[in-house]
Amino acid sequence: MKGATLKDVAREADVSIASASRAINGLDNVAEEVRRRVLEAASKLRYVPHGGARSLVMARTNTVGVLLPDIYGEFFSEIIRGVDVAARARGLHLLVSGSHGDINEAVAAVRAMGGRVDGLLVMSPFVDSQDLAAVLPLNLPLVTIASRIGKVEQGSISIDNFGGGVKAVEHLIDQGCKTLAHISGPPSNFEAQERRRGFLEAANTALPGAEHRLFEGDFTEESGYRGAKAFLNACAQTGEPMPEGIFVANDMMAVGCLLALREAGKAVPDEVALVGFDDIPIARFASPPLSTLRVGVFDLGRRGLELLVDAMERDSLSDGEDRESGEGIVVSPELVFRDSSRRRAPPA
Amino acid sequence: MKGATLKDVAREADVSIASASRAINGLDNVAEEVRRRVLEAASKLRYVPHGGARSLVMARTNTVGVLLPDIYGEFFSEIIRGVDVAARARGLHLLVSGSHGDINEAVAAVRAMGGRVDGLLVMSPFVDSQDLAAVLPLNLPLVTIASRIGKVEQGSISIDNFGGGVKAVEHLIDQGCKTLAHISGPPSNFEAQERRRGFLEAANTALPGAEHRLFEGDFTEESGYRGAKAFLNACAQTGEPMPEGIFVANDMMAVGCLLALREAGKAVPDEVALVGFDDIPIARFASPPLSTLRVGVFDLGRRGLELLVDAMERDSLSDGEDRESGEGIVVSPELVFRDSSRRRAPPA
DNA sequence: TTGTACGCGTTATCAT
DNA sequence: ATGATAACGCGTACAA
Repeated sequence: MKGATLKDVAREADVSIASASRAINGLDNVAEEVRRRVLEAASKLRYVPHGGARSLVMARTNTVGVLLPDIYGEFFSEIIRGVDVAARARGLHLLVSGSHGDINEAVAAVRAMGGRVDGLLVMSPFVDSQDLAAVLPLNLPLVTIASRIGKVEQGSISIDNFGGGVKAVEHLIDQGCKTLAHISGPPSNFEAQERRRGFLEAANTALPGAEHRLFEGDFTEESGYRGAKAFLNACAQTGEPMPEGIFVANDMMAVGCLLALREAGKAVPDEVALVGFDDIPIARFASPPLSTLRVGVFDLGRRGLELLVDAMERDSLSDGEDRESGEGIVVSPELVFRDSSRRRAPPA
Repeated sequence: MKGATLKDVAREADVSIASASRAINGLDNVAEEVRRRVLEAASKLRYVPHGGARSLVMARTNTVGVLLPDIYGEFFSEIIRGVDVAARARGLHLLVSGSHGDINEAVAAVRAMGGRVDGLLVMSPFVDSQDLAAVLPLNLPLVTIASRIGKVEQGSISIDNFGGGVKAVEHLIDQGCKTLAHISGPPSNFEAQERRRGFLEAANTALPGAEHRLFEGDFTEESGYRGAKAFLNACAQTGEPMPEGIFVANDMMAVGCLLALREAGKAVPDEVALVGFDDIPIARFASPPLSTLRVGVFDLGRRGLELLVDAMERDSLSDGEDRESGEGIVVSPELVFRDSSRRRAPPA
């Protein structure tokens, strides 16, 4: 019932374990006749090498660990795709795990990966993820994606969230919006905080002295819906008009926002213009199609893995020396101009 | 530079390797003082146990391998979510890999998982995936999702694709469609073939003697777009009217179809009614929202993993006996009635 | 309670 | 070309 081992194969082929190993690994110092017998025995016994044992003696796993908040959904799925494509090109396998936003789970996942991976690709966009750094095995090459986990990483790739927030505001102003609002992500997420900071700075610059309504969401469609409702209700009570432009911190929330606005009979973009963030696939199918800040999520994953591979090679070369902490790439989101913010009467 | 080992920890704490091991694994036969020193040394050295070595001696990895055609996209992503949720509830980790529709890659992935996982969850929806069975290590518990890979599996969960095709047709007929067409998935995918078979049987039954137009797509949005174009062009040439109802073999293609129809100025659903398959998240955001056959993709993953866990427990209990091949669950798709097929004048 | 020693499956070194 | 044999890092029976 236990799997066949190399020893079983060797016995079946009537050779030594050493020869069996050589034959199976395709070394050239083995007689053709022996190789034939070994391969035959191996397939007869359905032999599959034990990866654990192999990586033990070779000190190499050909596997990289990927730790994300979640391993599904449009956003993370796209990151994984980027990582997958790049990993495949290099013959690397993937051990992915989700932390579900819980530091303890993240720690558990990292420990479970110990000895099973040659490098770690981590995304932990939480303000308090410094704690993660404390438990990370410092001997493993580590690259972070959109995270702040201290100075332990050998490379990082992150998003200019602040700049994205600024761009969103500038675009809404361009489209003639005179009043602005923002639906933000959770306070525990530092990416969300950066977008909010960008919004506030740009909004205060463009519209000095004005008040900007804020709503705190949590990146879910439902919270976007609630956010729009909140603005709607506030306006109904105070009699103030709706904000002409809303910057929503991610596309999922923007979709919820769209739903609430439609229910309330508000015209988008003419009464209220909307800009999201991320450019997930759903954005172009929304009605109206959603203007958003494209992050190039696929590239985030792809380049993250490439950075990691660099770090891994550096690591195996410079044996024992202090490693320099690698480069930190920052990608700027790019505005995708669709109908949700295309106003009829932009200023001359 | 190499990671700290248990030996290092033991030396640092000035105890034997055995005591260090016991302390770290939380056994009770260890003095408090010793435990304290060991734990301190471990965290000082950033010790992380070597998973490979551990699984070698314990003959257990607490990890299950998941092999999917791809590990991203709305459909597979949702399967992974189901698997992830169920695995987490049982303290299992996931080693996921994508075969990219290539048998050789699937084989490579399975071999790479050898000795690293306690069980295998495989989805290989290709007509020729019997070949996969030949290389699968027969000692590992194996559960298949929507696959036909022979009789090696200890359990399987699959979709009643034929029945789904029938339901789609019946629904379109219900809505008063007098002519039908089908955009199918790739011929190499047996799920696609089953849906096509269901379509043909039901269509021939409901509309005896009628011709049904067919287009062969490949499950991508783009091929759905091409399919609609093909029907449009054919009608323009022959002067025949468009089919009143189209059953599209998956939602991604249906979305492409919708795009082409809109470009051509065809009204959906009144001129052409559409039914998709899968109910991916995007379906409800399409305009008009897409009628589709919901498969419960999340449950596919969740129940798949539960089946696998059962097989694994069975496996570790009945040591050496011939295992009975486990149950095969078949789930029936359920019609989700949205606007893309809601016609104004259904028959009395 | 603690330490010694063996074995897990594999590769690599060294004789032969 | 081939075969013993020593690692690799860890858990655990056994002895103390």
